[in-house]
Amino acid sequence: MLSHKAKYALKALLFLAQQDENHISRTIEIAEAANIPKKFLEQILLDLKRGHFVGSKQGKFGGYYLLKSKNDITLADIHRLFDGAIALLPCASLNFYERCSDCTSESECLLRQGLMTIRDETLKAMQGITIASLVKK
Amino acid sequence: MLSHKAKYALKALLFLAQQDENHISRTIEIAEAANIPKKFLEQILLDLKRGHFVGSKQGKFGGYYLLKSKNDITLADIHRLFDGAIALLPCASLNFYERCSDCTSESECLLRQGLMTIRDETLKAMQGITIASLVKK
DNA sequence: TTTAAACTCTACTACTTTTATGGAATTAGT
DNA sequence: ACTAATTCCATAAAAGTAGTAGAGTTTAAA
Repeated sequence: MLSHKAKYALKALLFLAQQDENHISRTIEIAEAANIPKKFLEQILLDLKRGHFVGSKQGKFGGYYLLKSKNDITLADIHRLFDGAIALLPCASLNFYERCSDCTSESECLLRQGLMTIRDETLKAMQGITIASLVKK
Repeated sequence: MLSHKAKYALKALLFLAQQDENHISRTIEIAEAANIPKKFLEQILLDLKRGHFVGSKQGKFGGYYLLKSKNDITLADIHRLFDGAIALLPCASLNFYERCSDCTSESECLLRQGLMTIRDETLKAMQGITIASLVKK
């Protein structure tokens, strides 16, 4: 399941993607339109900024705007930024690989191989869903 | 990501699946073989019992055994039992449907449709992985 | 240079989930 | 009946998540 942060991030990105080119949206606008607690959204937008998905303009008349193209932001990206690994266990993850502490022999693990298969399929599906593809509907 | 409970449950089921027919395994045996904290495993086995995946015999010389066939226990089943919905949001879930509290109109939600696609693909992949298929490797 | 409007950062609280523990109930054998 | 071995159950401790609060920084305009 997605965390609230990831869900809110997606909703915020969808909102930004629907604005005119070069338009800057204030946090409060996004929060109200997408029904997200404003102070919580502030943190999320900062995370998105640090992830280089959105840009910001500070000060009066400041706000946020999409930095990457709608087509280049995928569900997989947002999942990784807020919820981490897409694989079901860290030992089966590409970007967040970590050895299981309870694992005695990774090569003999009966689980790992199956979970890598799942990861590949899930990842492919998630990379197919972009902000642009979601807006189009 | 899977919770530790789900991971341990899978490891315990794999252990049970590798025992002789009619063999009863004590918690401590499973815990040591699969490197799982024993007291934690007790809870997990109870959950598996309540889910009718394993059966138990109480008292001295008691223990656990597989109740369902190896072929009828899928990754999807275990995920649902311990970690709940397979969908990324409750509003896109088949078995754990719940309306998002921040949702103003589910039918107009741009996210939901995409997440249902992901759910279908993930579910299909997870249902293809059974305890039997994992043991075979 | 002052003010207002906005983003940025840090810390805190409440809540939920995860993990761990202690003890009660059950069973088999003597 | 007693004892030892084992499952079963309720609750406590720890960790993570969701959301809040407030002060600090930046910018534009008057």
